[in-house]
Amino acid sequence: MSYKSTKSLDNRMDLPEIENRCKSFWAENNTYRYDNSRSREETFVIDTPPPTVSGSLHIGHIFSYTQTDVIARYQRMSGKTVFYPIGWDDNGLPTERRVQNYYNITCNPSLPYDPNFKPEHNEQDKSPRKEVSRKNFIEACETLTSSDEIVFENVFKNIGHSYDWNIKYTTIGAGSIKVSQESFIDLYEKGELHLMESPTMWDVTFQSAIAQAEVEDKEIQGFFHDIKFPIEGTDDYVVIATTRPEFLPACISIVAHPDDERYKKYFGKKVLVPLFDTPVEIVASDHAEMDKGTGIMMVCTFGDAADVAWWKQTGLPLKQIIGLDGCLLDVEFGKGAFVSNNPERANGFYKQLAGLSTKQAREKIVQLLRENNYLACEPRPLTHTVKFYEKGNLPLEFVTSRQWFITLQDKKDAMVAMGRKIKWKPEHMQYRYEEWVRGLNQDWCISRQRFFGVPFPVWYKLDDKGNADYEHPMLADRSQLPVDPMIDCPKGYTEAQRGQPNGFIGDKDIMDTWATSSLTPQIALEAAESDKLGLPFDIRPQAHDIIRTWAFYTIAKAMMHENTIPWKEILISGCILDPDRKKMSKSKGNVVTPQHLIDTYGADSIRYWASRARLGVDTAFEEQIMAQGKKLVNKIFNASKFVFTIVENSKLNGVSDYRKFITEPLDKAWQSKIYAMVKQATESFSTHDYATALDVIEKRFWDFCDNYLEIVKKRAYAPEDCSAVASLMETIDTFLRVFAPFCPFITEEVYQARPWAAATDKVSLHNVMWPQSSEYADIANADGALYDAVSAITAEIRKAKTAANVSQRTQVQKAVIAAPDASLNLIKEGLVDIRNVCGLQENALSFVSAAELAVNDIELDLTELPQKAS
RNA sequence: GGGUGCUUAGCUCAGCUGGAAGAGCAUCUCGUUUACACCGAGAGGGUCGGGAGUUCGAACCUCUCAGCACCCACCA
Repeated sequence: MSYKSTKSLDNRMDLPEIENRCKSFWAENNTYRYDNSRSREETFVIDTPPPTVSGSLHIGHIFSYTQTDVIARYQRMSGKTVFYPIGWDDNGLPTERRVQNYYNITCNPSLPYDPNFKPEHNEQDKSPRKEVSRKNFIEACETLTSSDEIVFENVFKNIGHSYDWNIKYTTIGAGSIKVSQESFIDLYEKGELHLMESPTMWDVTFQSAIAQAEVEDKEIQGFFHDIKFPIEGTDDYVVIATTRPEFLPACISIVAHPDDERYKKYFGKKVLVPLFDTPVEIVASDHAEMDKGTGIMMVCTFGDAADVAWWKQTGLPLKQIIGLDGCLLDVEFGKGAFVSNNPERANGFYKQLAGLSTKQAREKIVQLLRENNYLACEPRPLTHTVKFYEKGNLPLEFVTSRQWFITLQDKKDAMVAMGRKIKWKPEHMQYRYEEWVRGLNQDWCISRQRFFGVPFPVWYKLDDKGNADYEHPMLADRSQLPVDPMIDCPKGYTEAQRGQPNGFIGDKDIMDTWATSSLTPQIALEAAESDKLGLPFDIRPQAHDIIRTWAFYTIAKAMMHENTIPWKEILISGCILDPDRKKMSKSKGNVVTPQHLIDTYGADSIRYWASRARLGVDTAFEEQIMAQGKKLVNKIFNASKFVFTIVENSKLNGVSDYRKFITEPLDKAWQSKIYAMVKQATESFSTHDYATALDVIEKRFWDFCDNYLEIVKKRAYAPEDCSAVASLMETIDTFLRVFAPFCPFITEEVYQARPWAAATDKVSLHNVMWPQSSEYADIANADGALYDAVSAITAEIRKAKTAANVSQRTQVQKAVIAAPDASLNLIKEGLVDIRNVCGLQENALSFVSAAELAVNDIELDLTELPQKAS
C-alpha cells in the first residue's frame, strides 16, 4: 500500500491529517513488525514497561515511553529488527479499586454467580456498594480494563510509538497466567517457595497481605499516651508512653534499657497491665532506648515490625487482637494467652472494645484509662511516620495469616552481584538498587487475598474431617496451565470432591501483581511465540520509583529461574515535575492530559519535548518546549517544501542518483558538516543518548535553514547548476532520516513527497537506513573550513546591516576582507555565494592580504553601506 | 541517622578526559510579504550556590559549608 500524500507538499501543513495518514500507512505496511527470521545479533530486544490501565495516561508516561521509542526507532533504522512488545498491566488492586468505584460494586466471594448481572457506570452513586460474586466481579474488571486499554492504545498510536502491536499482552491474560504459574511451579521445585503462617504486613482497607516493596511511610497526627503501669504487689508504677494504647490487651513484655538507672530496680518484676490486670514481666534489653518516650516501653502483638521480631525472639505466646478487617477480635480473658489476675474486670473492659476499629478502640480505651485513673497526663499530640500500604489509606497492621513466600533474604549478595552485571544508565541508579537489596529484611510475600489476578496453581487435600493439609500442597501439572484452582480440579480428583472430606480445596488467593510483572520478558516472548529470543534482553526502560519493585523482582526471578541477568542494560527515565518542582501525580491533581497536548502542538512536538530531556533527569513540565518543537516541525516542512520546488524546476527532477552532482567546493564543505553531524549523532545513539543526538541534529538544521539554504539559494535557482540542487536534495534526505526517530510524522510525510523517490519506492522512511558513513566516503575527509569562512563573512555583513538599521536585502557597495593568503584563497572559492547571500554589487568585494592574522581570523570592513531609504 | 543527585542568564536547560562561559524561551532594537509571521537579523543579560585547596590555568578535580529534590532506615 502506498502513502497517500500528494507528490508536492500542500501549501499549509495540516498536522492532524498528516498524523492520520501516517498511522494508517504504518499499520497497513507493518512498518514496525518484528522479523522473527533475523538472528539474535540482528535484533534489538526491549522489555517494554506495561502501563497500569487503572486510570488515565498522564504526560509522564508519554515522556518516558517516547524516549524509549526514539531509541527503538534509531535501532530499527540502523538495520536491526526491533522486538518491541506492548503490554497492559491490568491485574491487581489498582484495577479492582477502579472497578469498585466505577461500577459501585464490591466482591463477595460467598455469593453465587449471576449470569444476568451487567455492570453499569455508577460512579456518582453514593449508596452502599452492591455486592457481586467473584466471577461477576472478575467479569466487571475485564470489561472495564478492555475499554481502558483501547483508550491507551489510541494515545500511544497518536503519539507515534512504534510497538509491534502483534506482540501484545495483558498481565491478566492467559499467557501471563501461564508464565506466572510456570514460574511458581519452577520455584517450588527449586525449593524457593514456602507456605507459612506468620505475622505479615496487612492492609485492612483491601484486606490483603502485602510485601515490603509496597510499603510507604506517611506522616500522620497522633498522640503520646502516658499510661501508669502498676508494679505487681506494690503501690509503685512506671509510666509508659505509647501511640497505640488499644494494644494494651495484647501486651506481652515491658522493656527498658539494661543501663537505665530509672528502671534497673524493676527488672524481673511484673507490671499489671492497666484495665486488664495481666501480669507482664519487665525485661532488660537494648531493644529499648533510654531517651525515647519515657525510656520504658511495652511490646504487643503486634504494634510494629520490632514487636514481631521481639515476639519471635522470646517465644512468648501470641495475643492476636486485630482481625483481618482491622477491628478488634472478640477475645476472652482467662482463656488462651489472655491471662488476667481479674478476668471478670478484664472482660468487662474488653467487651467495650471488641468489634471496634483500631481508631475507635483507641478513643474508647483512652476514655477507660482516664476514668480509671491510669493516665499520667492528658495525651500529648505528635506527628509521626507510620507504615502504609502504598495504595491504602489506613496504617498497616501486623496480622497472622497463611501466605506464600519466595525466599529472598539469603540471596542479597547474589542479587547485588547480578545488579552489577547490568549496565545502569544513569550509573548512580545502581546504588539505589543495591541499597534496597541490602536493606531487605523480609522474604517476598506473593499471595494476596484479592480476586482479579493470577491464581495459584495449587490445591490442598482435605482429611476425613474436612481439614486442609497445608503441609503437602498439590501443584498443577505444567500441561494443565493456565489453571484456576477454584474452577479446575487437581489430577485424580473430580469436581464433586471439592470441599468434601477426603477431597480437596483450591487455593483461593491470587499472586502479587509483581509476581507477574517480574516476568515481562518471558511473557512477551510467550506472546510473540518466539523461539529465537531469550534472556537477557537488550534494554529495560523504566522509572526510578519502581527500582525496588519491578527492576528488583525481575532481576530476582531471572536469577532464580535461569541464573542470568534479565537485560544487558537498564535505562532509568526521569519524571515530570510540575512548575512548582513537585512530582506530578494523579493524587495531586496537577496532571495535564496527553491527548490535549497532542491536539494542541502535534505529536512530533510532544516527542521533541520528551527527547530533549536526558535519561534519568527529572524535568519540569514546560509547554514552551513543545511550542519550540512545533516551530521545528514547521521548519522541516517549509524548508523541504522549498527544496522540492527547486528540485522540480531543475534538471535533477526525478533523478534519484543525484549525489555525484555535488561538485562545488562550498557544497562539498557543507556536506562534510552534515557528515560530522551524522557521525556525532550516531555516536550519541550508541550509548542511547538520544538527547545529545537531537541537539547536534537540531543545531545543524537551523544552521542549514538560516545560512546554507540562504547562501546557495540563488545558485540553486540557476537552471544550469546541479551541484547546489543535488546538495540540497542530499541535505534534506539526510535530515529526514536523522529526524525520523524524533519526529516520525512530519518526516514521513515529507519523505513520501520527495520528488527524487523512485516510482516503485513505497517503503516507509522508518524502514530506511540511518545514514551510513559509507554514503559519505567521498567527503569523509572533506574540509568544512570554506563553509565556516563563508558563514562568518555572511554573519559579519548581516551584523553591519542590522547595525545600520537597513534591510538585509540592501545591496552593499563595498566590502573589504582582510585575512592571510591561505584563507583568502579559500574564501575566493565561495565568492559567488558570498556575493549572492550578502547582496554585494559586482566588484564590491575586495581582499587585503593580512599575514599577521591567524588562518581562521577574518576581518571585514564594510566601508560603504547605503543609508536606509526613508 | 545513612545514601544519591542537583545548584550555570529572568525561566527551562546544555557544557565530554580541566584550556578564552553556551542554546532556546522571555526582554529590547531593527527588518521582512516569491520556503516559512509557527519569519529573519542583531543587542543586552551570568563572580557558574558560598568558602578554601590542587594547578601555569577550575563551571569541571579535592575538602568544606549551605539550600533543594529523591531514596533507604528508625520511629515507644
